[in-house]
Formats: sequence, structure tokens, C-alpha cells
Amino acid sequence: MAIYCDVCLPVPLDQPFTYSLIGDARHTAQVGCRVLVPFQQRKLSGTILRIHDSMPEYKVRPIEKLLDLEPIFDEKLILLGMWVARYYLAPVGEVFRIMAPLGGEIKRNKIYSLTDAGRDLARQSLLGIVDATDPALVVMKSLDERPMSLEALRRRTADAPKLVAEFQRKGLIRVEEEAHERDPLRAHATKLNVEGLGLESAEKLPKWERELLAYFHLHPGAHPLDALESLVKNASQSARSLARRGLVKLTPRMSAIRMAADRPPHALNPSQQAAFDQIGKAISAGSYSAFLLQGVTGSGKTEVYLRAIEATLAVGRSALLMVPEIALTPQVAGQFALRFGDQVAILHSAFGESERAEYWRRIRRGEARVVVGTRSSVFAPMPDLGLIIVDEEHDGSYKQEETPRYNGRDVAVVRAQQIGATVVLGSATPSLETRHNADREKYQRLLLPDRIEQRPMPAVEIVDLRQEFLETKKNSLFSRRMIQAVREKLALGEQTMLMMNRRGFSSFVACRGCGYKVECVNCSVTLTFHRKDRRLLCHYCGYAEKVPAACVKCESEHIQFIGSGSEKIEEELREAFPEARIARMDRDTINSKGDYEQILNGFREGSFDILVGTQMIAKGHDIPNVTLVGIVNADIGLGMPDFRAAERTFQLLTQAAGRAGRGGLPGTVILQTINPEHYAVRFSAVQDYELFYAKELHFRKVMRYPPFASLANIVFRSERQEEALRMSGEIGELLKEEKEGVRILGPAEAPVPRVNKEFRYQMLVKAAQRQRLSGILERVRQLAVERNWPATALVIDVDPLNLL
DNA sequence: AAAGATAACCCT
DNA sequence: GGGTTATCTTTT
Repeated sequence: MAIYCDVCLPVPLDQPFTYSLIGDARHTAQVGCRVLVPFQQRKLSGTILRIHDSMPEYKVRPIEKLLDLEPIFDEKLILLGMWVARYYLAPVGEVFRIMAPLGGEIKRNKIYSLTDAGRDLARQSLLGIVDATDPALVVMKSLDERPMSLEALRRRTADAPKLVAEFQRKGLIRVEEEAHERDPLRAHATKLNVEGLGLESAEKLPKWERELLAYFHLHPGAHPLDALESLVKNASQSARSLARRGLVKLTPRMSAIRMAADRPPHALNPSQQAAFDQIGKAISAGSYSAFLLQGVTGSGKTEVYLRAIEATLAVGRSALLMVPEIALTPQVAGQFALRFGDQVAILHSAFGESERAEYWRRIRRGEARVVVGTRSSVFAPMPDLGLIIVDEEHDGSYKQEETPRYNGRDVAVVRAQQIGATVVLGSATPSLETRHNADREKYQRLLLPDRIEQRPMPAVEIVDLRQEFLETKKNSLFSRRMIQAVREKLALGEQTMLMMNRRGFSSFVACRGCGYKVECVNCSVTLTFHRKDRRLLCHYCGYAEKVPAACVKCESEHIQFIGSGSEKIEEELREAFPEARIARMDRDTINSKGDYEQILNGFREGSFDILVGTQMIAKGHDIPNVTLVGIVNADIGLGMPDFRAAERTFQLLTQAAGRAGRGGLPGTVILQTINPEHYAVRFSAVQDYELFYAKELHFRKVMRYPPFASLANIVFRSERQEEALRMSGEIGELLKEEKEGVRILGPAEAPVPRVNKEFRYQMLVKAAQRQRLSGILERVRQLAVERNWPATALVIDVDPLNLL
């Protein structure tokens, strides 16, 4: 008889917890179901990993509730979750929480009640009523009637929060968390659809309910509940009442996917066809196979994806398309909706929690056979997944920068292997790791060497800013060539994109007198001047302060603004071209998800002549009338103390350049730099990935960086510097004896030694073999647990992209 | 991670 | 002494 279940919980303790099963759950609980369990005074939802009857030697508490009648994860997904937990050293419970975005289905609140001592006191003070309006008395009296939430108490007396905290300290009041499943059908009218079921009722119904039924009789199908309110009185109430009787159906509403402008399926050109033939063959074979689809910008990778998805559906399996965070706009989703209709589900973090949960459930039921999503969609519970596509596989947004620090692209490959699916990694500028895997024949490489419809690659001109300075004696942001090119395009009515990969107006503020730079109070970085709100802003923690009138060190009034960012580019551009219509796109002009699309759409429709922005404008979109791309400063990023600096710069420049000339008109790219001889700049200018790859690969080999080593970054954080230093020293000592096949760099100060008041030291572990690395990291983590270091003090980042 | 228990510190 | 605050401990 199964009486116990081992549950993993979303806490930073990497161990299962055992609970006893009670009631029906004894018979119905299955591995992969979620349960609501008491955990100290909290209620948490966790996933059952094992059901057994061996009594543990510690006390067990019973589960509170079984949340799923059917497992939400099948065995394969559970194994995948365990793999992620092991590989990335993340607690299993945290992994499973990320895997199922169902948090929105549980609502929790705290309920306050009197302890025995509190009850005595309440009764006593009630006898000698002094002042019935005394807040303390109101609180005690209310809780004596029944336990309630803080919010309910606040409504009775405004002082409740303070008093409750005090009484809690004194042991008069206790808290307990109460959690219950949110009934999705009790959602707000704006989030529900109603549908008449065409049934008659034997009972007599209230007038409004009869009217509503009559309405459905005339207008069958699903209707938005809030819209009905204006047509039939009390529609919302009646609909809910009718739903209880089973006469109508309430369903959660999902945001309609806007259909994109129709994009007729192009006939494939020979290289597209050749690529598709290979992928199609693998799909029919129905076993694991992996491809790198390496196609230059504008080579029509999307069309190949669409065909591959169709082929997958044709053999009766489902398909997953992963795209970078920023690329998943309604427009992109619309393209797929148009092709595959309502078989498509979108998984996006920008959706509300309950909506995400609803999509997830639809996928689980097998109703969505095509899923488009970002990083976490790699865990989409599709019943018979046959194809996973990772578009722009080199994109950094596939790496999660919090625990579990997984890389969606790599998990995609593991998942495909596990379930016997085809995986396609697509990019114009593949990551070194992926490209190298193709060399090692782990992936089959498919090439799209030309743009579609024989459109030419953009012509790239390099402007050497040092030469420009010698000739003009002026240190201006735009070279003469850049100004001239923009002017030409304006005259022709064609569009320009200008990229400046740094936010703000000036990059820092310094004193001329003593050289002091204004730094953030929480972080060891200089503050950036933002003209719009005339403030100095920290790009790490968000701290802001006014521009000082005089230097805080030497009181000199000669304050200087040094360096420039996208905001300044915009301003100088407006001065140079007062007649031009200019839009700017960076983190400061984009507050919501919609802003991004709105600016882009405005630009696409021709409302602006020039779009200025940070790297955000370089990613993936297709705007046909853009014939000039200007890169104001190609060098930002090259100076970063990061072995991937060159790779990132090459990718960014190549992708940015690729925005030019995507319509019928040929494109031009002007690339301003002070490093014209740097290989990342040179090879992106000639748009030659393979040259760059060969050179960079050599560097990685010599330096023993990925893909020639497995890498992990260990960060030690603490508000006290000695503490962070001590921990890093201790681990450094522990790993000292490692030599053969392992290299340890550091411990040393992190590139930004202080962020958010925390000091950071880090250590880079390079191992020739993956297994060695895992072993080492396992020992590090064990030591941290033994020493009782706080959960946040140690960050282990496996396969890091950013060495923060 | 989060909350309770305990130790340390500070005031009139 | 009463109170706050930092630190340690526990979690099934």
C-alpha cells in the first residue's frame, strides 16, 4: 500500500521531502502529479517524484491536496528535468517550477488567528471594555470571532498591520498560509468566453438567464463575456449561474493571435530545397538527428522552418519552434498562425500567468501541434514531439541568467535525443560551440549561402575613425561619409537604421579638476547620464541621482560629460537633419512589450526615416525599405574582459549589417571603428562567417576555452567583502590539488566587483572533460552546504555566457 | 527562501 | 529591564 510520496519543492534545498498520502490521494496520486504540501508555516506546491511505503525515520506530515489527477509531466519530461538539475547544479524543485508555468492556478494568502494566550487576553479585555474603538481591541475582537486575512483586518482598522506584527511577536497571534486552486472560471469577465450549448432547461430560470440563453440561440459560438454585458443585462452573473447548471460553457480567453499580412509561400531556391530535403528525410525517419542550418542574413531560413513543420505534422508528430525573447512579437506569431491555424500555441513570458497556464494545458492535451515560444518552451509538454527548431541559436536569451541557469538551445538537443526527434539549429552566425559540433559531425551542416531571389549581400564600408579625426581635426560622432550616406537616403525616401550599442546620453560624468568619476553608490560602475530625465543612472541596479553642480571630491565646477550613447546619437542626428523623422529604440524608450512592436511597425510603415537604437534593432526583423545601416561605434564590447567579446561583436555587426537591403533595393552598411584591423570587424565587414570561425576557433584552442573545454563560473557574493573573499579563498584551496586536465582561473574580483551593494569574487573552472567539471562542481556545492553558506552566496554558472 | 529561535546590542 | 537587530537554524 502506497502511503508516502517524495516531493521536490521550489526551495534552494536540493533534496526531496517525504509526505504521507491521505484519503483518495492514496489511490490516485501518481509520479509527475503536483501536490500542495505544508512546509513549515507555508504551503508549497511540488511535484511527486516517487511513491513508496518505506517509513522515514523523521516525522512526516500529510499532503494538503493532490493538485493533478493526471501527471503533468510524463516520464520523459521528468528525466529531462532531472538532467537539467544535475547538469546545471540546480535544485530539482526549482527546475520543475520553471517547467510548468502553472503558478497562476494557485492562490495563496495568509490567515491570522489567535493563539491560546491571545484568546485569553482577548476575552479578558473584552470584559472590561474601555474604548470599543481602540484599534488593538478591534483587532483582537475580530480575530476572536474568526481567523481572517490582514486585508480584512485593515478594513476594520487602518493600524492593523503594525498591531498584528506586534501581537505576533508577543505570541498572541499566529499566521498560517492557506492555499487553494484558483477556479479559472471565476476570472474577470474580460478574461472569459461564453458559449451556448443549445440546451433547454426543464427548470424555471430567472429572466436574465432566459434572455442570455435566447441570445445564444440566435448567436451560436463563443462570445467574450465582457462584450455580452452591454448586450444582455447581467450577462456575467447569468452566465456563471448557467454554467453551474451546465447549460453554457465558460472558457478562459486567450489573446487572439493577430494574423500577419499574408506572406505567400515562396518556392524554395535550390539551396533551401537541398536543406529541406535533408531535414525532411530525417523527419520521416523519425529518430534523433541534429542539423545546423547556417544561412546568411536574408537567406530564407524561415521558409525552410515552415516546410519542416509541415512535414512533421504530415507524419503525425508535433513541432516546436524556439525564438529569441525579443523576436517573439505578435507579428512573428501571426505568420505561424496564418500557416497552421489554431493548431498553434504561443508560449511567452509576456502573457499573464493564467493565460500562460491555459496555453500550457492546451499543449498538454495535445490540442496545439505547433508551439512557438521562447527559452522555457523547450519544456513544452507536447505529447508526440517530432521536431524542435532553435532559431538564431547563438542568441544569448536562450541562457537563463537565474537558477536554473540552463541554456534552452542545449536542452533542446538533449530533449530531441531523448525522444527521438529532429532538431534544427538555425543562424547566420552560429555560436562557436554549435559550429564546432558540426565539424565534429555531431550536427549535420546545411548551408544557405545566398539571399533569396538573388538579392545581393549588402556592401559594407569601413570608416576608420582615427583617420577621420586626423583629416577633420574634429571628434564627431558621425563621419563625413556617414552624414553623406544618410543625406542620400533621405533624399531618395529610403530608410536608415543607426546602431549605437550603448544606452543613455553620455557614458560617464567626470571632474576636470581631479579626474573623479561619478560612481553608483551600490555598484562599482560609473553612472550614465540620461538627458530625458536629467539624471545619472546606474545600468546595473537602477540607482539614480541628480547631476552634481560641483565635484564632490574637489568642489571644482568643471564637470564633464564623456562618451556617448543612443540618446546622444538621436539628438545629434536631429541637429544634423532637422527635416528627418527620427525614432529611437532602446530600453529607455520601451516600457512595455507593445512599445517594441509599435516603434518597429511605425518604421516599417514609413512613419520614420531613421531608426536609432541599441543592439535591439539588430535582431532578426525584416524591413524591406531599409537600404542603409550605420554602425556608429563598432568597438563597444571589443574591450570587454570576456573571451567571447570578439564572437559577440562579430555576431552583432553581422546581424546589424544583415538588416540592410532585404527588399528589392540593394543595401549599404557603414561601419565606423577605431579597430578596423580587428578580425571581428574585418570579417563581419566582408560578411564571412567561416573566416571568422577559423580564426576564433584557433584562439579558443590555444587558450583552452569552449568549445575545447567545459567551463563553469563560480561567483561568491556577500555584502561583506571579507566574507566573499573568504569563501572564494576556501574554494580556491579546495581545488588547488586539481591539475591534470583542469585549469582554475582565480579566484579574483569579478569584472564588476560590486553590484547592488554586494561584493563579488569569481573563479573560472575549465576542464577538458565534462565529467571532471561536474565532479568538481559537485564537491564545491557540497562544501557550501557543509559550511552552511547562505543559498545566495554561491552562484554556479555552467556553460556561462556572461562572466558576471 | 522564509520564518522562527537565539544571541548581541542599545537605550533610559 | 524592554526593546530592537543581527545571526543562526530548520524545513519532511
